[in-house]
Amino acid sequence: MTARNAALAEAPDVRLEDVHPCATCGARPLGVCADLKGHELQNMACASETVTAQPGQALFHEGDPNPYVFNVVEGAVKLYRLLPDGRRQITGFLFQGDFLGLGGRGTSSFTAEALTPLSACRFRRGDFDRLLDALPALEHRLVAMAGDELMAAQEQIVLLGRKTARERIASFLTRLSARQVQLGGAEGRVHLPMTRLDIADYLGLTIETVSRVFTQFKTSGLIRLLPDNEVALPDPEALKALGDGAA
Amino acid sequence: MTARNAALAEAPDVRLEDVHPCATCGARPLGVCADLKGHELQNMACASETVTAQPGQALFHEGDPNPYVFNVVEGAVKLYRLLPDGRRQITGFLFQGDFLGLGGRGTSSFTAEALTPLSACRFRRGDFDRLLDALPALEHRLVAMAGDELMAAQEQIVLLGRKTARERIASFLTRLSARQVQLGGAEGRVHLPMTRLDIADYLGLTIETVSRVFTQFKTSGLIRLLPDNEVALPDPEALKALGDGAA
DNA sequence: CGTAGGTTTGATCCCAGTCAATTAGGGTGG
DNA sequence: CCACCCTAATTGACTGGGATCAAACCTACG
Repeated sequence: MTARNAALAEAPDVRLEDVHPCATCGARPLGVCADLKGHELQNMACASETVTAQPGQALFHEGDPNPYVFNVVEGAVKLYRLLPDGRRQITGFLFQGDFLGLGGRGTSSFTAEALTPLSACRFRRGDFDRLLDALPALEHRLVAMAGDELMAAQEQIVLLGRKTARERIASFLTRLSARQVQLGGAEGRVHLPMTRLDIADYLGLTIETVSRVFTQFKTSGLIRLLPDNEVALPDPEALKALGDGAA
Repeated sequence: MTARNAALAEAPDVRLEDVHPCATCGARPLGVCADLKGHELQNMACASETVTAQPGQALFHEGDPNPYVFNVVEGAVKLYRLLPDGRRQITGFLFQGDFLGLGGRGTSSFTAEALTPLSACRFRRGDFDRLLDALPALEHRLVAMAGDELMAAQEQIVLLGRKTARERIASFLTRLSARQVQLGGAEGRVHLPMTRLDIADYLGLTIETVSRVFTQFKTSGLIRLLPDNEVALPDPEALKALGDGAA
């Protein structure tokens, strides 16, 4: 805010994009909007609104009509599907910069629920489609992000189809750590914004198994459990090797 | 060739797209090129070449440099990753119209291997990127297809994370049947172009479990095994309900 | 404090995996 | 046409990793 006022005072010919919320958005270099020029960003911002949610609150539910797409600005989200008898599979965790809304144009096939206090950029699908038409750079970026998501989904399919409980948790910690490093976190340390149950439902395990493997890893010195849901990773290479199935 | 010559003879003002191989391509209404106009299709065809492969032959291997993207014209492909100790996970089966090459621009993260005699349309990545730039309809279609793939991947994640062996196989047969109906196959009947081992490695099971469940289903009248790897589905609704986890 | 989630630990069970043997199917050559 | 072979598929006996059931233990918050 101070910077904004200073800019206005010092430069009467200030461009609008300099004072737009996008200018200070921490998610911009990571989001769909990463490659947009100033005036393109403005087009896009006009079609967007900021939404927030508290932990446990859903952005939308499985089966709901699905008129929006989102880009996560701050916080974390879990996506999950339920089977009729209550079994739950978390299909992904989203963090700063992640896009939500590819596919499933009719009704939503999963629930999106905030893990932490959340802030996200929301667009009506129709508006977003018009943006894609008008801004080739946006669509290019979306294709690239879709490719990355597809790769991540394949990785998860391998994990769920063929890895042991220990390998799954090692992979999980390695990937989460890498993601947090990318977002500016410290190396050799991970924060877990989700519960053991969330981890279990993401990795196709039970909460008891997750807990037991954490204990094993702690005992063997692969991890240390710190307060505040922090985990220290004293030997990231060993953890990665284990997660990759290198016996 | 005969048709082509006839067309040339009868219509001196024939448009080039009428004689192009795309004109008779069975995969066109399903592929990335589905929404292209005649002259756009020509642009695209210029950058493409047709490749073929025999069953068991790989289009590329996991770890290889990955300079091409493909669109399946005819036949079936399996995609798989190997863990260091030989465990295999098939991450997908591709059929007529399916696109191959989103994501993984550097080295390929999986092997793509023909299940049947295969014909595919191949583009250099650089050429394809230029096409995406020049043909917005192509990129739109690619985004839509990427969304569909992502939904399918999520479905598979739920299957692998939370479904029983019986549910996995019921889902598999239901999905494969739906796909074959879409490609013009008969309802209530599925052709299995892959082996039991392929099915097992796709569903995160063993070959023995797959075989046992097939036997169970056969005994309970849910399926009938016919010659030539055909399976009759006398009660598709029951099979679908089982696959959806409706106990 | 007291209560309620969330987590850890223990005892036991079971679904699918492993190991092993048999059968069916598809192609080849005599 | 059939005997042979090789691979794929089936079936059986047994095992085991992770699930289930149950209880104790934190830890945050009123």
